[in-house]
Amino acid sequence: MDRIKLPNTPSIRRMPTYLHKLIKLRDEGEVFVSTTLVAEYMNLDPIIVRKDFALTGLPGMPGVGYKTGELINAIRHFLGWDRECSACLVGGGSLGSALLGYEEFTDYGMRIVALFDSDPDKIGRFVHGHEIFDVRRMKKMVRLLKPDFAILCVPSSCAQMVADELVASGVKAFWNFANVCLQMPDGIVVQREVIAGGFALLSAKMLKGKGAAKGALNGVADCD
Amino acid sequence: MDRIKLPNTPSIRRMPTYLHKLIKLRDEGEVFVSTTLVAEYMNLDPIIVRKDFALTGLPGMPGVGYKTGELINAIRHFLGWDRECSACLVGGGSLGSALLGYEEFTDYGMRIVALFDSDPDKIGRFVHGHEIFDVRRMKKMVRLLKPDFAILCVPSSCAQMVADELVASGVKAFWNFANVCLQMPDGIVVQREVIAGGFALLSAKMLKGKGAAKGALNGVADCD
DNA sequence: TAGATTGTTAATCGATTAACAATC
DNA sequence: TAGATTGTTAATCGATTAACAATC
Repeated sequence: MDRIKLPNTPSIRRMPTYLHKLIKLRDEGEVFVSTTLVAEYMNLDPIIVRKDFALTGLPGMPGVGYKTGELINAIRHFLGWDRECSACLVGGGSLGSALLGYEEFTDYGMRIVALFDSDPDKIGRFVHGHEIFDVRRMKKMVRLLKPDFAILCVPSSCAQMVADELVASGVKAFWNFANVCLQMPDGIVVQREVIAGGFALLSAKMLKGKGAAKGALNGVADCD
Repeated sequence: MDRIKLPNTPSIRRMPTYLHKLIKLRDEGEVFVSTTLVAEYMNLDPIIVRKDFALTGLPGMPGVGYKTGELINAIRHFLGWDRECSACLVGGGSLGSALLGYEEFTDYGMRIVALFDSDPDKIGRFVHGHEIFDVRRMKKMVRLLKPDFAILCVPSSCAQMVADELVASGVKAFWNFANVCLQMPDGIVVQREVIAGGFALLSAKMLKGKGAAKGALNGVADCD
């Protein structure tokens, strides 16, 4: 019931984008990188980037920037992505497949160690090199494999049930893509992805855009 | 280059979750709903929910709550989801399929009017009832269909190119799932989804969890 | 009336932004 | 030295939280 809150949430959300861009820059031979450059790419104020980089504890070089390679490592360490971490994925539908095909996760130290589904047509098939196991084998396999967390890509109607089963099997953290808020005991970590949340923001931006166009006639820059 | 910022971003992000839960409650016959109930479900402070509901302009009834149906409509209106809105989707891979299969979007007034891909194996096939068209027909079709926005589910390496083409065809807004920050002219709305951002938060929560466990021995509830 | 809930106003907290000295 | 950038400290802004009167 305790609502522990995580500090620097916006900064943490930005980290993977920094990381991805930095890796690309490093691969292109950039030994140094400045917050100016990164900020321009992400359309952020440079000081935001500087503060975010400061969170990793890595000092930069005034007048020059940061050593690209060191910064990459610092961000990885900050996120705990410098250690291997294992996950099991429940739900082999298109969203599950998309996540399995997302190659960046390997860079982030995440390894999917088991994939489950309840659909007899899917069981035994392979998705991106991962065999789909019968969800009825989940409890036993999870107890054995002890994944660090579980990814839920199941229909919302059975997400709670699946999560309960996984908790009973020792899973302590969830990345939940189902459209429900899981009711979990204390100490269980849940990160829920609300795909429609992004659409809501897009819609609000579009509404605001239309409003601004009207407002512009009156010289009003912002509306809301 | 103007960095217009959207107010109430966190509230807007929560709206679809409220909406989904409220629709469920209404379908179960709940005529009234209180912020207490919704807050408990989402593990939020009730006052957060109250403030969010207030944004829609709908008054509640002290001692009772809100009329479920009216609240649903108010949220829909607040987000602009009470009007039909059309989109084209580029990229018929597993992520694109997942989005096409996401039934809630229909409730939100969003209609996908065209689906494009460059893969000859995919062109002509159907995904969730939508035919995949050759991306080479995109420009002409988009000019004709005039979708309100485009959804990008293409590899990051070609996202910028596809977006540029769409802008040239009159598209004014993007929901970008590719792992790049699009460089767009002023007046173009972009909402980027960073799937790894959620994973970063999950990782940070797990790290904090471990830290707290250690800290707990010293009676320290929070760490960092 | 008692209990529950809304709505409003003020207080707190944390993230963003500004300013500027220090450094390469 | 001049230009660019970092790092730090303070100011601002906005979201969350607290307190409580008003209402059903």
